[in-house]
Amino acid sequence: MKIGELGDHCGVTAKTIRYYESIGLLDEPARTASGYRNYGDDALERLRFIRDAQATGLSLAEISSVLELKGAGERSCSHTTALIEKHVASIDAQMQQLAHARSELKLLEDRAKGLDPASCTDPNRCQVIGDERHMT
Amino acid sequence: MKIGELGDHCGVTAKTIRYYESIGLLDEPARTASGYRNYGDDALERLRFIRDAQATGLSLAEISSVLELKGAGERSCSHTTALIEKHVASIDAQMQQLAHARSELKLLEDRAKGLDPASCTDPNRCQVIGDERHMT
DNA sequence: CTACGGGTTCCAGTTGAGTGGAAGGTCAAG
DNA sequence: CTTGACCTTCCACTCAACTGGAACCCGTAG
Repeated sequence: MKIGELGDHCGVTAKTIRYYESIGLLDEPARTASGYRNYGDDALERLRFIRDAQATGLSLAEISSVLELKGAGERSCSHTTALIEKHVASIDAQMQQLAHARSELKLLEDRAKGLDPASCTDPNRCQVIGDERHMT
Repeated sequence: MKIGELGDHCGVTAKTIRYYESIGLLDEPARTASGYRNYGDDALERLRFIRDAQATGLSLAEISSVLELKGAGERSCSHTTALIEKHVASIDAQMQQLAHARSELKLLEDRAKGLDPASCTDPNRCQVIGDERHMT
């Protein structure tokens, strides 16, 4: 399988595959006589795994660490589950942050409706945002 | 007020203030005879505004556009409210994505508990992640 | 033969919001 | 007088995950 073909099967570009190889996420494949990368089905599976893991929000560095441990014969899955737990926790933290920001913004939005634009005169500040008499 | 002082009041470093100036977010301040930046209270207020707006998740570019319009005499607040609405929508989208990723991860976590590590033999893949018989 | 749609390498740039560090000037205290 | 904390400029670098482009090679269809 050539690089573009592999990319098509997994929904990534050839550039991306070369990039993954450059950071050690994919092994260097065999080459044809003319120097083309020649992939087997294991590469297909590995690349699909990378995309699946990425879709759950794992970084390439995290995916790399899972695959390295697998390669080293780690069988317990404990690394993966620890990673997942950590990631769920970080997602929860992010969602909390977003929820907080959202409620702040909704407050501002409501407030903006009741304001008189004519009273908005300070050039360094918009009265909608940041007046501490109304902020949390 | 010198740059470090201003920074202390607003919780940013002098470096950051110079950076804001470099991207046009803060005006060039007056200088002392020896070349030190010399800020007045308007800078303090503007910088605090920037931090407030940033805390709600607005990018520096967005903040910049709000302040520029204010500087140009825009009084309607409509730009700001439009920005806020757009931003709330993007937060909602982000939260949906995170919620989706989270449920995927929880699925994986549950599944991992029921797996036999001994059956985890493929070096290119971790059985916890990406087996399409279990994935969405 | 020529075109064209692959492939190859390597180098540089993107985005956003800064941070690090060198080389030097300034100011107040001891 | 010297030390140390602060200030100045400027350039380069960080992080993540690519992407763009130049210059060149390969294979096949017409």
